[in-house]
Amino acid sequence: MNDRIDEITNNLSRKRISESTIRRLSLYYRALSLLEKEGYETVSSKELAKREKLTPAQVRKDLSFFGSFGTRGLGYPVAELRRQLAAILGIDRQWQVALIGVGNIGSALVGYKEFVRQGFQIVKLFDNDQRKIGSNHKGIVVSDIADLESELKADSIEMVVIAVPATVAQYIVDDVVNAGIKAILNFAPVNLRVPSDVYLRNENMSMELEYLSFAIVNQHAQKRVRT
Amino acid sequence: MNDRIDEITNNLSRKRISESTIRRLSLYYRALSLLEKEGYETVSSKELAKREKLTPAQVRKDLSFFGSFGTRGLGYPVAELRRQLAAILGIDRQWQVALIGVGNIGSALVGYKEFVRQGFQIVKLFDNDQRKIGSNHKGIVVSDIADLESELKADSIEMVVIAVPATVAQYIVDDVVNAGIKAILNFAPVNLRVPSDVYLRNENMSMELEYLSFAIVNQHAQKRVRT
DNA sequence: ATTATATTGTGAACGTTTTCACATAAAGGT
DNA sequence: ACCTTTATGTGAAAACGTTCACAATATAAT
Repeated sequence: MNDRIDEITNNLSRKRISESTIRRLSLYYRALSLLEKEGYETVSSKELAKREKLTPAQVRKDLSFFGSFGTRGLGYPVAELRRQLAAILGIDRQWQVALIGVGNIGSALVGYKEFVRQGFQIVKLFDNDQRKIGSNHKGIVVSDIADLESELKADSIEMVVIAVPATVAQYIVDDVVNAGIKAILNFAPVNLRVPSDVYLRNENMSMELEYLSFAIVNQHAQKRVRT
Repeated sequence: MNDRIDEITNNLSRKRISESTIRRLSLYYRALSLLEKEGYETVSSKELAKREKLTPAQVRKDLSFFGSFGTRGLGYPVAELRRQLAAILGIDRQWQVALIGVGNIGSALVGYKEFVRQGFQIVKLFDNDQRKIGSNHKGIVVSDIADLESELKADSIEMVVIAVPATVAQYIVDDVVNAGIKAILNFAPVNLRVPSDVYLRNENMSMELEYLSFAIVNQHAQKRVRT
């Protein structure tokens, strides 16, 4: 019964999974959720690839890193593969997320349904602005950032989203790291230093517009890309 | 006097610039802006690499695709290189951007300062909600999405940001494409179809949280990555 | 002038990721 | 039972991206 789990563990510990593969896993997961809703029981690598603008070989290779989920001649079982991917991505559970910085971007993220849909629940808000502290955003009362460390620990938060101005982001991150958080998503347009056991991802929205701008200005230069 | 421009053009038309290189150009640009503010006249590939967590060789190779900007023994002229990169990225000008969908994410983006700082000005808002149409967001009156085509053309908009629900995103994109727009940044968590001459980038914020979740759940598996 | 030091620009080596191509195997039709 | 079709899983090849290593060249010190 635990063969699959062993297999996954084995594969994971032996092979190196690339960042691109993991990102595509998210895409597959999303596509499978949709396919399941549409009533499909199985799906081929060809169809999955088409929906996410990839190649069938890529899909098969990506999945093969984690096990053999398909049936030759038939394809992959939609519901089952979705479940498997959820487990692999670690989104077969709820994650308690704290959000720091209830400004422009911050407030938008509080109500971002896609987070909830994937199991990420923002359960705590922090800000340093006295006018915001104590106020209520979608049912969550904003805490004083001065209480960051104690409150993060008290609520056993595992992930933090940072949406503060670039100038103060490093100080905030240092506090977050001190509170023992190991996973941070940063929206501030600045490069943050974290110890090597802390996972940090940066979300830089204007970078994407810059890419578009480059593409327009240099029509000829780069390849069409699958975003 | 136009040697540099010719050189850039030549390099661009001959070589293939990878997506990663372009994304790093954005990082260099940001780092250079900061260095300039800090008063530096020159910067070495070593220092630039350190600031963006890359290798000096990477920095030099990336820049070398576009020309020879540095001086051996000295490094790169900060202000000059910043200007050059702005020109390469196409952000040495203002871009008129329209934003469709004044919901959660949409409203946040209207006031997102980093966009403005890089030359992207949101000058038009659209929504289909009667309660929102006509209302004012940061000085911009929300237009009816029914007038999309005519209004986009009238205001010579060149880029569009889509922040509508996933279920309607494809219809909106079709309209946007019909209006002649060639560059689209999509925040809806769905894969959109566009003709091959339209540049489309997707911003998927929960994908980043999923990556963090994967990283925590599979500590051992993937390499530390530079986000 | 000469030498030491710093640092670029780049071809070649290396490593990683993607794609190819095919053996394998399940399902369905005859 | 056999053949045809469909489609996976995966080594091997190809393509791509990164790093190495060093010649070239500028500056600074003596």
